[in-house]
Amino acid sequence: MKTKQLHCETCKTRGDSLLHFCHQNELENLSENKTCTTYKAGQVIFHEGSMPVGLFCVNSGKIKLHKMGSDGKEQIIRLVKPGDFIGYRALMSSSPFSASATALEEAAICFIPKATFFSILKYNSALSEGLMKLLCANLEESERRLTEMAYKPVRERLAEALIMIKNTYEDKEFAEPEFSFSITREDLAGFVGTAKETVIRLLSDMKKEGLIKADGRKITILEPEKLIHISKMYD
Amino acid sequence: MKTKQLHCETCKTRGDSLLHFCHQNELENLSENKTCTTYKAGQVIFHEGSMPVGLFCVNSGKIKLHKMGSDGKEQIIRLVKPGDFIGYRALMSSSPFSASATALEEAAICFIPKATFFSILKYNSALSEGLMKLLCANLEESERRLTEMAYKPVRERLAEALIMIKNTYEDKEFAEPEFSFSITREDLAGFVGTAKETVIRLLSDMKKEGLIKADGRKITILEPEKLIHISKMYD
DNA sequence: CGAGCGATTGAAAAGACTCAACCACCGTGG
DNA sequence: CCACGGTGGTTGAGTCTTTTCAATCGCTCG
Repeated sequence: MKTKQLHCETCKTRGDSLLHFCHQNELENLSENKTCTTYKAGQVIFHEGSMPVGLFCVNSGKIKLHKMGSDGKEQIIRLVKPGDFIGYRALMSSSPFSASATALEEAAICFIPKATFFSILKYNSALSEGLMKLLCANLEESERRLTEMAYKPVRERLAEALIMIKNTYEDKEFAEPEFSFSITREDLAGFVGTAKETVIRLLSDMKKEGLIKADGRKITILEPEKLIHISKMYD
Repeated sequence: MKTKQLHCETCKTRGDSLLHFCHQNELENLSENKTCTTYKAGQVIFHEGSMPVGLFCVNSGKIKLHKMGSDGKEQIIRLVKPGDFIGYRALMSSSPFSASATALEEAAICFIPKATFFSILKYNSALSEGLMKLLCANLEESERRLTEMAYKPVRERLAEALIMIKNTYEDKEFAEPEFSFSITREDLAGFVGTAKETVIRLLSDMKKEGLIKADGRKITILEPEKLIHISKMYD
């Protein structure tokens, strides 16, 4: 759904995003040419396999990037938060989206047409460098997860997933003593790369061990340090 | 071991590599500043965790990029062939190597110091764009493999690995009717993300089915189409 | 109220891993 | 020349993790 126009110049997520490499006039250019849309939970922003005609900047809401495995099971590639861009991989390589993007909750997202973005990128080498670094960071993380997927048991991957969710979505400025979030068991399984029943069983173990609280969809992380230890993240 | 200086201007792998974006004077600059080294099979080109001081261009030989899992098992991230660059991810993001590079057979590799490379990159936007696209392609592949690692059984992943090796190393100009290559069962297992015994058993199944020939280290692909079908690569 | 979705649990089965033993090959040094 | 050690390959047995299937439950929404 088309929504009221948001302004990059005053967007509070800009500090975290690629756009902090942009100058005032570039931001104005963006604001004039972009379109802002709100998506409801479950709505698809773009589909795996279709061609990009621009890229997206998330103003608010949580998004999942996910791929379909050949057996119909879904793998969540990355979780996305306000300030993040999505769709740049496909745009930069002029290839189809290799994953779909779906809103996990109501989200406001700005669409920047290809031409507008490239016209800025052409003269802004800091932005280009930032984009390159972003791709590098994505690649490093993806290769790390690839390795872990191969050798870590599900319990370790689940612990890591919980920590990754905390790192992604926790409010750094007003950090609560305990971090909570909502996610379906199915999505969590898709993120970890396992079956939803397995997630349920392992979560209930972790609950018994006092590592987390789980109340329906809402999961609270009680012992982040222990989860990090279980995940063997820094071995 | 330091070896005789190779010349980028006349390097036959250049057409396939990032360096086809470079002009004559840039190539001369590279040739003057790079150092060429030969590595024996098993020798390490760089180590996971150390800092890059430049990047590498493979002149000849096969290389593996591999990461250590937390339980000590090795995951092969990518197989590298002549003309390919390695080490650019770490260099571009000024972060430690996230994987090691090891020669699978005798290899000649040129080292380009950071300063030389960046001095060229700064004024060559085509090279910069090529590098960005390369990162995009790496990312897409890594995310695809991540998804497959999560859901595909080992037999499918093994079939896919064999096809990927063929696609990487087969000589396109003088393609033999049957493609053969040498790799240890251990490395193959590291590529697929499984135990070496499992690879052995599945290879011997595939041999019985007439999909491949296997004579010690040497594997010959007899039925690439059937392997592609087994791998469910294009589902 | 009934449909539907998500969560939960149990039981059975399958896939893959580990462990252990053994073999084959190769190069070395006595 | 041959015994030796090392590396890589092979095989079998047992085990364990994880998946799959099936049934049940609770909740929300039309």
